[in-house]
Amino acid sequence: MARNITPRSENYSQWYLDVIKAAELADYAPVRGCMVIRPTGYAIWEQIQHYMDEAYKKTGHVNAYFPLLIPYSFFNKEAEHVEGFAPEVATVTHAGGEELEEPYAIRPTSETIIGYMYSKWVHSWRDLPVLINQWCNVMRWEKRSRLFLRTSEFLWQEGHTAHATAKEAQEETLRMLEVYRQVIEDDLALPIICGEKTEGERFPGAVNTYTCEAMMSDTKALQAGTSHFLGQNFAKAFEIQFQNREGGVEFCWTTSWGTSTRLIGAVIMTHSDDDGLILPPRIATTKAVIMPISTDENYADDVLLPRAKELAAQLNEALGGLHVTVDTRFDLRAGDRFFTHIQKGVPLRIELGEKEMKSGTVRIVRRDTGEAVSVAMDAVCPTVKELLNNIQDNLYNRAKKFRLEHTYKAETYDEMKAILEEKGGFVEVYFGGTPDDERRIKEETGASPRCMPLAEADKRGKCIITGKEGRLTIFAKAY
RNA sequence: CGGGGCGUAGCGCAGUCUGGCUAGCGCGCACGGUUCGGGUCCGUGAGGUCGGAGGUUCGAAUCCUCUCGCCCCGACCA
Repeated sequence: MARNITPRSENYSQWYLDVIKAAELADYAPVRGCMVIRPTGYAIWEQIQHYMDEAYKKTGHVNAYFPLLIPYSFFNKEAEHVEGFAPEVATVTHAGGEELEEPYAIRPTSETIIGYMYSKWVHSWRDLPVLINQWCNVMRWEKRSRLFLRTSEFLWQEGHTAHATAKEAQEETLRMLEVYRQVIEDDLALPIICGEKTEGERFPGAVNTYTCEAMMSDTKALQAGTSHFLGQNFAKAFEIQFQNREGGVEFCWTTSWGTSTRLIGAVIMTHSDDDGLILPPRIATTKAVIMPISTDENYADDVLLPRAKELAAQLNEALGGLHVTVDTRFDLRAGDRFFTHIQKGVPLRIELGEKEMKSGTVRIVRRDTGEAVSVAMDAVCPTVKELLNNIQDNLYNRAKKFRLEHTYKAETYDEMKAILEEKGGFVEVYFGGTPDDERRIKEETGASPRCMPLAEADKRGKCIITGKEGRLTIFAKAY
C-alpha cells in the first residue's frame, strides 16, 4: 500500500498514478501500453455496465458479440475510416505457424465487420431498425499511454444501429448521447457538456459526431463518450440495403456510439483528492464500511462485532444489496484501518466503539468532506441513505462549480490564447473555421475545439479566426 | 515518430561524472515490545545475479558498444 500520495498541485500525472495505485485499481502490464484492471477497478466498470444495460432495456437495444479479428481489407472499403484508423491498427500476420494470405486487423472499432454482418441480415424495411450493442475490448496502438485514459487495449461498449431513414438515425444518435449524459452525470457524478464535434474532430467516416466533454481537476478536457451519425457512408461501403414499402431498394442510415473504461479515469481525475480516490456512491460497490474499534479483543469480538454485523445486515437490507462491509482487522491500528478505506474512496465510514455503544450511537464520517456526525443507532439506515445521496450530489455540484469557475469567454483569438496560456480551462468562443484552422490553433495554443454545445446550438457570432459567422465553440487542452 | 530523462530490494531513491572495503538509505514487509478514535515509537530481521548481452581492465552498478523496457513533453487518439 502506498503510504503517501503526491499532492495534486505538485505533479498532476504522478498524483493520478498514486491514486490509482493506492486504491489498487490498476497496474501496468508487461505489454507495451497495456494495463491490468484489478478487482477494485473492475468493480467500477461493472457498475457502469450495469447502468448502461439498464438504459438499453428502456431504449430497446440488445447485446451481441462480433469477432476480435477483422479482415484488413474491410477497412479499405470506407476511405476516411481507413485513413483515420490505419496508423493505430495492430495486425495479425501469422497464425498456425504460417504467414496468413490476408492479414487480420485487431479491431480498433467494429463498424466494418458489423456493417458486413448487417448487410447479410437486413433485406426488408421490416428488418429495421437494428439496435445492437457489444461489450468488448479493442486495440489502438497509440504512441503514448496513460492508465484508463489511453491504453493500447481497452474495454468499452460500442453500439451500432441501422435505420430506414436519416431522421431516425439522427434521432438515435442524439438519444444515445442523452443516455450517456444520464449515466455520466447521474451515476458517475461527472458534469458534462454535450455538443457537436467540429469537422476536424469528427469520427473517421462519420457525417456528424456528438460528444460528452468533461473537465478534469487540472482544468483539461476529457471526452467521456461519443455518438456518431454515419449517414449512408458505411451502408454504401458494406452494401447494407433494404427494400422499402414501395418495393424500391435503399441504403440504410447507420449510427455508432461508444464509452470506455476511460470513464473510470474521468471519475478518478474529477473527484479524488490528496488522500486518494473518492467514489460517487452510485458506482461504489462498497458504499459504507463499518469499523468496530477497540483495543480490547474480547470486547471487540463479543460485543462490537455482533453489533456491527447486525448493523451491516440492516443497512444492506435498506440499501438493497451487499454494499456495507465490516472491517474486522483488529490487528491493525485504527488509523491504518481508516486510511485503507479512505484511499479506496469508500463513501462512508461508520465507527463503532465503546463510546458509541454506551451512548447508543455510531459516528459516521463522509469521504468527500471529512465531516463526521453522531447518529442514534435506530436512525442509521435513513441517515446513511441520505448521506449517500448528499455525497453523490455534492461531488457533482462541486465538479460543476469547478468547471464553471474555469470556463471563460473570449472575443478574439489573442484573448483566447492569453486565457489558455495564463489560466487554462475551457474557453467559449465563436468559431466557423476549417479543419486547417483547427490544426493551426492546436499547434499554436495546444488547445482543440472540444465541442459546440447543443444547449446553445443556435447562438451565432463573429468567428475568432475568419471574422465571419461562427458557432459557439469550446476550446481547451484535452487528454 | 521527434525532443528530454530513467532502469540499483515490493515501492521511492543515493552511489555512476573521477572504476576499488562485504552495494547503501527511506518507506513497506516479517518478528518482538510499546502504542491504539486520522498514518505511534523503539528494536531485530528477511529481501539484490545493480534491465539484458558483449567489450575494456588486476578489478565494472560506475567506462565503451549493442539491445530491451519505461517515464515526461510534443504529434496521434476513446
